[in-house]
Amino acid sequence: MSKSNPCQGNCPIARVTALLGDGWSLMIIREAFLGSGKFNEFERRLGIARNILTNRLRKLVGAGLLKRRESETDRRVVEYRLTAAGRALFPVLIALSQWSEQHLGDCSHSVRYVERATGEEIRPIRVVSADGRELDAGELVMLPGPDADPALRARLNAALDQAGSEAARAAS
Amino acid sequence: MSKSNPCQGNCPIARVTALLGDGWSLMIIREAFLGSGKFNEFERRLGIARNILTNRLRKLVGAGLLKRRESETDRRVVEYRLTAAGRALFPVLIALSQWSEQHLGDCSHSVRYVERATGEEIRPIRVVSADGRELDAGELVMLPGPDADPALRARLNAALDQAGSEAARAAS
DNA sequence: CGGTATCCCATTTGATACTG
DNA sequence: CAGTATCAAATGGGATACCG
Repeated sequence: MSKSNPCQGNCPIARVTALLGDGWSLMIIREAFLGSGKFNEFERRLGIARNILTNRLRKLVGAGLLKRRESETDRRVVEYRLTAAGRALFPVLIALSQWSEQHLGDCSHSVRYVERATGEEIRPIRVVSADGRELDAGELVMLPGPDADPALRARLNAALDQAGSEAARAAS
Repeated sequence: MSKSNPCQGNCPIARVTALLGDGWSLMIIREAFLGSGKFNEFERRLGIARNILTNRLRKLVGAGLLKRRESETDRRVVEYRLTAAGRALFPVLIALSQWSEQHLGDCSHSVRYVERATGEEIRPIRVVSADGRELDAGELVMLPGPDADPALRARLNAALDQAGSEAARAAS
């Protein structure tokens, strides 16, 4: 990745990309959700090289997404378990998964997402407005926040204008 | 990334990771949401090398997330715009962004996500059960689908048992 | 079992110069 | 402006051997 990325520091997408955007980290998180916990489980099921796995597990533990725990009885037995922060990635995984299934074509994933207590299937992830109404991605927009710097503010406004004129063109 | 990944083929997370998990693609999508459209805009604002940018733009256009359009008047002017599939990544970006802000620490992002029509701030992204109730990640679980292969089924059941016994331990 | 160390090759990346 | 071409450097990845 880039070193001198001007937006790297303060953009949350950039941050999470730096942490999880390496092609393996997200897969490891997903594996943890699917029940893996041991080094060899991750290795076998992902087909990842051992040195890379070591590296990624360390990174994820360091970032607080996994916790490493060795058994007291047998110190050779180690388990990597999702922390609360790691489990909080569930909506991200669902959003990615649903987008993937809709736009990357059918795939026989065979995993259902259900509520533990009731066993009911969960609905597609939603982005809701303040009044709870479901929103389409097309209705959503990024706006400059109160402390946005002028340059970002100008860009967002320009993007908004452009989208607006496009919508007008489409309507006419 | 790995070549012989056993779950690579049919896991939606693996697919989307293969497409967007390279550290730049998601940043480019985000830039497009922020209003960038020209090659040089992406280059300057992301600080990405030109050849890498060329490569990624091609990949994203090929995957149908961006569309490339050259102006009729001046063929040197090219614009990359999000397609419907690209815009459909908005929930993913929001989920990532919200997770990042909550778990990767404070950052002065200064971008608000609002509903275009009303200007209202959108609420945190939600995963809802069939009856519309909001769910916490801890309540969610992956279960084998009807066509899951036996191995995956066994893993998911094991993960479920383990989570169950953990919950019981935590409750006692 | 859960790593670490090492070697080696393939791919990716970044920088820069060049082109239509 | 929007790329291509080229090259050096870094990183990633596979295989294997070794260790507590």
